Amino acid sequence: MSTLSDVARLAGVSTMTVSRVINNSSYIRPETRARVNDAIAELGYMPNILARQLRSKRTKTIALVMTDIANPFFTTIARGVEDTARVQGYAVMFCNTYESEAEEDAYVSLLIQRRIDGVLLVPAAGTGGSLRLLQKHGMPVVILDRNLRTAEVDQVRADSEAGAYAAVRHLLDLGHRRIAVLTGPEVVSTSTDRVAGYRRALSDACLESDCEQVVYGEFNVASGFAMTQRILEAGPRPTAIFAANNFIAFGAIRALREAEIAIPGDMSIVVFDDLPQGWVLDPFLTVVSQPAYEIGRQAAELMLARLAGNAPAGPRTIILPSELIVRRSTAPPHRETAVLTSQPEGPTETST
Amino acid sequence: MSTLSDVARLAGVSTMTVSRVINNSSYIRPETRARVNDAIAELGYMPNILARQLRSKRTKTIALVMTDIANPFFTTIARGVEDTARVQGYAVMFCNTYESEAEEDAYVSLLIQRRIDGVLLVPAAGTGGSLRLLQKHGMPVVILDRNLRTAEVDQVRADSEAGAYAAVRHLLDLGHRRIAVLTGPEVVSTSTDRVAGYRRALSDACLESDCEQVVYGEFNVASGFAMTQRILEAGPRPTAIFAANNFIAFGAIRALREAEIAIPGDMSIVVFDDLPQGWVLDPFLTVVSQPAYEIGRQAAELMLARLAGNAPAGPRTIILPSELIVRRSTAPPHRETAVLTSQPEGPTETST
DNA sequence: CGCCGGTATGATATCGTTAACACGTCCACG
DNA sequence: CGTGGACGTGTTAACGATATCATACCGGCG
Repeated sequence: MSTLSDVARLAGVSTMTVSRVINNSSYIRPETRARVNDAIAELGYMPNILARQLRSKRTKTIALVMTDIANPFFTTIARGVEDTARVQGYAVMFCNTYESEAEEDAYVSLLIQRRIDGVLLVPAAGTGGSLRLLQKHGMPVVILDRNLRTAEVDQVRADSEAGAYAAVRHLLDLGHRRIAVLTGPEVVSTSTDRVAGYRRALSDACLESDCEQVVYGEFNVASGFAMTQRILEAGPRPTAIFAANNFIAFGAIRALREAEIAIPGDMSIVVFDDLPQGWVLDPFLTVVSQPAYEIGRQAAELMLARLAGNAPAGPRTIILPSELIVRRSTAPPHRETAVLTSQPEGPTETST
Repeated sequence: MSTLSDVARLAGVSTMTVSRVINNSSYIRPETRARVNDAIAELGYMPNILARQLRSKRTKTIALVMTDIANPFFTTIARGVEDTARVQGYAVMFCNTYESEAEEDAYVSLLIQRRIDGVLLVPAAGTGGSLRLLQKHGMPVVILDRNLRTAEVDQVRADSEAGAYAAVRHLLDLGHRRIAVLTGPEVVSTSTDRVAGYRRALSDACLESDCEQVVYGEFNVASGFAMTQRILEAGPRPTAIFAANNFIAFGAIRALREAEIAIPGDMSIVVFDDLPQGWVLDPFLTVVSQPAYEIGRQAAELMLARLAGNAPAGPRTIILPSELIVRRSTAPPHRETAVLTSQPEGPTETST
C-alpha cells in the first residue's frame, strides 16, 4: 500500500506538498498540483486515516450514545445529528446502550480510546459516571433529552414538565377527573418531569391529591402493557391514561384492546412522543410531540461550535417546547364513569 | 490525556514494559505489573487505539458490506459474522449499499483508508470494480451470497440453482404446469441462478419452454407487487408463483390479496428465503431456506483464518445447501385452471 | 566452568501523516 | 528602494504506540 512519500518521490516534491494538495491547504502552483494528482492516480494512493488522525489529534468523528435507536424518537434525533454533522465534514458513530449503564460505560471507554472528538449522550439511568469519565479526559459532551441536574455540561432537551402539563390539562378540560399516568423509571428525569407536569395540572385544577394515580415502570411495550393491566385491576378505574412515552402507549393500547375497553369511548389516552410523519397513514393518537429532529440538530450544533472553538466557556442549556397535538384518542368521559364532579359536555377537539 | 510514557514515568519503568503489561505479552515480574497497573489507575490512562493500529498495522476490525441490512436474510448473516468475529477479538463494521455500486465503491474507499483488516462483501449489481480495488490494495476479501464468476477470491453462498430447482420441482409434483418466476435484476447472480434452477426443473419435467414465465425486477416489495400485477393482467394466468426473494413475495402476496386471489386455493406460492424463527407465530409460506447464519459464520471463519495466516494461498468456494420447507402456501392447482396435462390429486404436504 | 534457555526489562527505530517553522520569490506600495 | 504581504515549497520534529534487537540475571546441565 503506497504512502505519501511514495507519491512525493514519484511527483518529485516533498511529502508536505503532497499533503497540502490532498488537504487543499496553503498555496500550490497549478502545475505542481497536477503532477501530484497524476502521481496519486498512478499509484492508486489512499491516505492512511489512522496516521492523519494520530498526528492531527482530530478524528472528525462524534458519537451519539443513546438508549434505544429502535425508538422513532431517537431515530429522528439521530437524523438531526447526522445531517448537521455531515455538512461540516464530521462522521457520526451511533451507539446503543439499551438503558444499561454498564453498556454506556463500555461505549464511553471505547470512544475515549478511539479519540472521538466529542460525545452526544442520552444518559442511561445511572449516576452519571460516564459523563465524569468523559470530562476527566477533556472530551466535549452534550447531554440530550434527559436532565442531569448536577452537571456542568451543555444540555439540549424538550420541556417534559410543560408538555405533560398540557397533556393532562387537555384531559381535565375534557372533563376527566380520574387520570392515571404510566411512566418510566423513577431515576430518569424525563420520567419524573412528566409526573411533575401531571401533578401540577391536577393541583391547578384543585383536585385532591389522593386521586393521583402514578405508575412507574419502563419505557417499553411490555411495561406499558403490564402497568395498564395493573391499573385496570386495582381500585377505581380511571377514565383517561397519560402515557409518558410512545412504547408505553403501545403496550397500554394492547392491554385496553384485550380488556375490550374502547378508545376514546371508555378510555381516553394521551401520549408523550409522536410518530414520524408517514409512519401511520391516519394518525389517531393525541400526543405531546417533542421536536426530536431539532433536539438532534441543536445538540450537534452546540458540539460543532465547541469543536470549532467558538463557544462560550460555560455550559449552555437549550430547552425546546413540546407541542400538544389533539387527535382522536381523547374525548370527554362517559357520564356514568365520571366521578367526583360534573363536567362540560363538548365535541372532541381536532387538529392536524 | 495521558500517554504510555506518562504511565512509564510514574511507574518508573520504560514504555515497553507498560505496553507489555497492557497487552499481556512477554514476562513481567508480578511486582512490576502491580506498579504499572497502579500508575494506569492513578492516571486513568486509556490507550490510544489510533497509535496502536498505526504501528501494529492491524485494526482488529473487519467490515461486512451488504446490500440491505433491513432484509432479515442479511440481518441473520450479520449476526453470524459478528458472533464469529467477536470471539476472536475482532470488531465488525456494517455498511449498507442499498444495491448501489456507487455506495459500494464509496464504502470500499473509506474502508481502505481506515486500513480495515478485511472485507466481507455482498457485491451490488455491478462490474466488480470495488473487488478489484480491494485486491489492488492487498486487502483480504470474502464474497458472500452472490457469485462473481470471474474472480479469484474466497466465496461463500447457498446453492441458489438447486434451491430453485427443489422449489419448482415441488410445484410440478403438486401438478402445477404454468408457473411464473418473479426474480431480481438480471445482473445479480442469485437472481439468474434461481431462474436457471427454475428452467432446469421445467425442462426435466419435459414442459415446452414456451410455458416459461420469467419476470425480472428488483428484490423489494414494490417490485414484487408490480411484477405480480403484470402477470395477472397479461396472458394465461399461472397457477403458481415462485418468488425469488422474501420481499418480492411480500409484494406478490399483497397484489394477490388485492385481486382477491386465494393462497393456496387459487394460486400457490413458494418463496426463496425464510423468515427467522420467532418473527411469525405460525409460518404459512412454503420456502427455500438458506442457511444465512451459517453463511455469515463460515465467511467470517474464512476471513479470520486468512488474517491469522493459516489459509491456503488459492481461493476457496463454499456452497451451502438450501432446504425446501413445505408449509401451507402451496397446494395442487384447481382442476379447471390446470392446463396441458392431467395431474395427480393428493393431500397437501406439510412439514415443520 | 561455560553455555543455554527462561525470565525480565530497556533502547531505538518506525508506522504515515501533519504542525510548526523557515526560506525564497515576486509584486505593490509608500 | 526598502518592506510587507501573497505565494510556493521544503525541513524537521512530533503524534503515541509497538517491533525488533539488545542486555542482564538466574539456575541447571554437560
